[in-house]
Amino acid sequence: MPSFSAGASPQKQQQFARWRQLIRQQRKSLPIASVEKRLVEEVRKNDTLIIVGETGSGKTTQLPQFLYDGGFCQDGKVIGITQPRRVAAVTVAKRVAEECNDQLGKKVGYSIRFDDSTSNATRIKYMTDGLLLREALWDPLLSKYSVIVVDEAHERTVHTDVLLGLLKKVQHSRANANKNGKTLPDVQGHSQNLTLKECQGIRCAPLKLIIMSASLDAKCFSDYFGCAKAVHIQGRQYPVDILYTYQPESDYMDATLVTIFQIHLEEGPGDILAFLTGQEEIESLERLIHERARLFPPESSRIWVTPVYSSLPSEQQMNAFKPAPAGTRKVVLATNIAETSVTIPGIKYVIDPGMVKARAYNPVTGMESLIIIPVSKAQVLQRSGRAGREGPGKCFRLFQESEFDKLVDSTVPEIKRCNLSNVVLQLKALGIDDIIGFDFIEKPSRTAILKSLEQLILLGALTDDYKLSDPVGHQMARLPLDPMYSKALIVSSKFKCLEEMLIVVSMLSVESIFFSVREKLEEARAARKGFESSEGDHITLVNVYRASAECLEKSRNANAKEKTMEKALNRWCRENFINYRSLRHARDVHSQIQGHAQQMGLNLSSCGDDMVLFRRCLTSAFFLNAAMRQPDGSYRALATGQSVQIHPSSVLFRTKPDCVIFNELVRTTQNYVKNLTRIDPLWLAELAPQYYTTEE
DNA sequence: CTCTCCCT
Repeated sequence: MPSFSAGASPQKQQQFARWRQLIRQQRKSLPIASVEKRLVEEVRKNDTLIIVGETGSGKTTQLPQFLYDGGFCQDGKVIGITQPRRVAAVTVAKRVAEECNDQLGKKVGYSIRFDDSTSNATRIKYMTDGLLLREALWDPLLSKYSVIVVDEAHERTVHTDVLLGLLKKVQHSRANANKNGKTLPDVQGHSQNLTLKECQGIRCAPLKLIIMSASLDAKCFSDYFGCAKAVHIQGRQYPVDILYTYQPESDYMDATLVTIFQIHLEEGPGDILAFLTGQEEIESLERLIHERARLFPPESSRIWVTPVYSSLPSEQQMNAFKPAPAGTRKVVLATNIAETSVTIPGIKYVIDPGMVKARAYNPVTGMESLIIIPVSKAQVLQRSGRAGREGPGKCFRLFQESEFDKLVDSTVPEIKRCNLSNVVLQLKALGIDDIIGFDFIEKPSRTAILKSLEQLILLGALTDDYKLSDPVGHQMARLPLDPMYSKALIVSSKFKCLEEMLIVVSMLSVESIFFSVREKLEEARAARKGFESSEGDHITLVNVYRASAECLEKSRNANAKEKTMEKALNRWCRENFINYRSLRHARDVHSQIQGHAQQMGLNLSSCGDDMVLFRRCLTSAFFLNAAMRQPDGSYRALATGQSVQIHPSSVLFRTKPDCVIFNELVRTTQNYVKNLTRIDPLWLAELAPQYYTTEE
């Protein structure tokens, strides 16, 4: 936002007035603007309201302002709006602050992990749904909020689903409290050590809930909230022509390749966005496009391929956002990151092969897998919508129209496809004891819940009668980590190697630290050699982290400014084939977790060069994930008896030690274990006698 | 001989 001093020149003042005028016009032209009065009225009348609004309706930016103007922030109460993604929370908050002609962090602010722009004056607060869940641990009644808006609820992330269940409960607690009229003078002051259950009966204004969804099916939300009223707001999208194939396509990669060139040769100008399932498909299609493009005469118009997937370093992702040079058509090859997380400008043509790589979870074995499956109808609509953001577009679906009807309506909610240990631990910490009876919008399987309860008992977070243990369970619930990593920190304090373990769990908590594309595989491998430890991946990660810290230290000693230091780190990462974004993230996690560890009074000491001690500590923390080598060179996971292989990304891939502990067991092309350290099998019975006996 | 996507 441009800022102007009191003595701004008349010309600047005029510019500013024009800018304000433009913002007012834009706001007034949004589809939602015409129903402001009605919306505020509905919120006043109904405790829970479902708003179905298509993209471009303006609901995310406008509704909170309507509610603010409608008096929902009296008595210093806050309107909270949750988003599934960090970028959304930040960009929307910035936009709304601009529309309010106010500095970000005053009336309008955002709060996401590692980045909080709110102040006491903040009344409209955008945040991630995961962060609001964390806030509930400290303030179970969410007492500072008068309204909570859950945006993008149709995406049905785990966080959204758990939040909906929690909000429903909070709403009841606050309503009942008012009826009973029991009063505590200072709710916030008292609630810190209370659980949701204990908060019942404490006076607090009723909580207004608004669920916003882009899916046409509002019924499931309405049913869940006791036949809550649903209203529909029109969106603003350009028309998109949908084309299907006449025949089934057996090879969607080949079909995508053919379609790209068909568009390139026969259609007017405009960029192409093709949805593929993963890095490997994207890399190989990029090669195929270049090969085929070489067959065209040099004077024909060119193709510029830009890949986009999550683990691609940001600088390379940015290519997709740059305009193509004159006479060139940009072809963006993306994973489902381009469905929701990033909006690429200039797209007129979308190619949708109708497949996606998705996570699946088998609660019986506890095994996660990545499988390629057909997309849902909702995903197909979302993808084609990407062609109509800036003008009319075309979407080429690489399947027959009859196949569309066979697709499932919407993607299976994530809560039914993942390990629930963290969810269960959070709910327990909120005082919700009966997890199986908890009113989820969609219940995870009983087996999945039992499996996570069992795991939490083995980790010592729950007692044998399923109560949160004291202090370990409480400590674990407050740490923003996978429960097994939280346990590892607590254990390491006793082993006197918390310093090393802080690094390990930070590095394990982020996306892959190492980055390589197929063409530079050998270079990347050579770079990693310098960090490798023959003990395994954990100590290798510690080496990477310490080397990066050394690089920062060096530029700090040269009196470099913050920005220069980051630049040096970025360069160091490029030279060493380290993903800068992941490392940056790991450093943020590290400093946050270190703070928690200190608050918990954990003993911050280092094991120095005693790697045996550290490996014993890793064994003690990750004993549930141990595997023994079999005569045929494969491994057997001891907890489940599954046959697994060492993932090729591990430094132990060639070494094949007798016995390892690992952090991840994933099925892709095979059953793989990732992030390993070699251990002595005798340590298992010694350090985890509750789980292993010494018979063997 | 390999890693959809988010989040505390």
